[in-house]
Amino acid sequence: MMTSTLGYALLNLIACEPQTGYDLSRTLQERISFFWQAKHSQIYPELAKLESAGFITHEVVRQNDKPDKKIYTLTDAGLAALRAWVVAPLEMSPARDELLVKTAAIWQADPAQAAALFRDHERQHAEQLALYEGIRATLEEEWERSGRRRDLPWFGSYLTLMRGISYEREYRDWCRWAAEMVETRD
Amino acid sequence: MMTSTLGYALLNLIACEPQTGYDLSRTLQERISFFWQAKHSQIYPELAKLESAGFITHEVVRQNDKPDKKIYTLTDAGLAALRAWVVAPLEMSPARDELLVKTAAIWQADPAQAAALFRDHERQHAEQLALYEGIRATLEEEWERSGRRRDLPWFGSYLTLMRGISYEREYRDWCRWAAEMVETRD
DNA sequence: TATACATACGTCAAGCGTGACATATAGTTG
DNA sequence: CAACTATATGTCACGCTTGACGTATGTATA
Repeated sequence: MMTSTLGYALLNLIACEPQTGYDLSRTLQERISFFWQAKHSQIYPELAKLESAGFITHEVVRQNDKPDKKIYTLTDAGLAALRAWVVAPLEMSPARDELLVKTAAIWQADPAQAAALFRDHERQHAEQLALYEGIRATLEEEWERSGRRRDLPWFGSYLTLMRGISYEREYRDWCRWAAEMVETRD
Repeated sequence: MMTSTLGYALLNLIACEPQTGYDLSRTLQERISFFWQAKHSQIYPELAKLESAGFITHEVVRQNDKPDKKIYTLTDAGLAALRAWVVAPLEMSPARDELLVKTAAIWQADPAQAAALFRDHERQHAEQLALYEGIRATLEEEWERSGRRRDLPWFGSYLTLMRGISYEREYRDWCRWAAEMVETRD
């Protein structure tokens, strides 16, 4: 009966636009999916749960050139559940990051190898940042066109994207600093 | 046979100082434990795994005023495993954060309630930041006293702490901005 | 004396998440 | 014709993580 975070993530995506499990799985596997990810093997069972909870319904659509598909839509109960969850108070979720576990143990490493590790992640986060910056222009255009309304899906996407940009920039800068720290000789 | 991230985190803590499962569980539950957490129910079995893999050994110490305890120490194999893992290349670990899932759905929320949510998290992250800033002074003193050496545990702690500070500052600022975005009327 | 707390160690069930496996349709490429 | 790719939906085993439960010692508090 209890709906998971993934469940609510799916409800929101379906609220944005009715779609199939396949569509959802592509969205939640792309690097564009900023702060939650899932494989199709988790999504299909979750959709079944949401449906049996009465939060979504589906309609089978036959296609000529491709296999049949199930398009899911929110029910009134699903929309109500989403709206209640979205503003419910929440504790800070503690961050988990393997690179930072390695960093804690970096005093055991050869300096050159340690620097290479941080440089590699500096590059990875710079690439992710560039990707996000690319989306930003498109999203801001759409924002203007929709009259800057805050009750449309783009608004949530925009706030989330800006956090992604801010997060990646901060991470990249720290990696650069960390690389310098291990490289520098006194 | 495969050692998990938690396993390596434990190896590093034991490399810093031989200690008991109870000690480790307190470290990994405190908010000071920046980027990985674990309960004792996960730590005790993991220590058993590490021991059967030959990475650690323990010595039972009897205490008069408290129950007996097992003090774990790294073996040569454990140290070698830790050193190999620490510099092994690693993919960016995708971030997971429930607040950002809510943010994606924030277009469904009442603006005042949404603002309260962001203000609340702005406060939570500001508090965490203040906590980290407090530790910073102590750690930097110890750094000076140890001659700024990069082959001692404090170095890993220092790099990790600085990332914690940077992360919390960035998060706090974004929360403030998000609150302003939902509060502002055009 | 009873209760609570800190220390210290452990197990177990249930949920979450990943990777592998499985099936089927239809188009593209060698 | 065979192999591969994209679409589309699902299951299953395994490992990670949490919360609850369980045991025991010794001290402090009511």
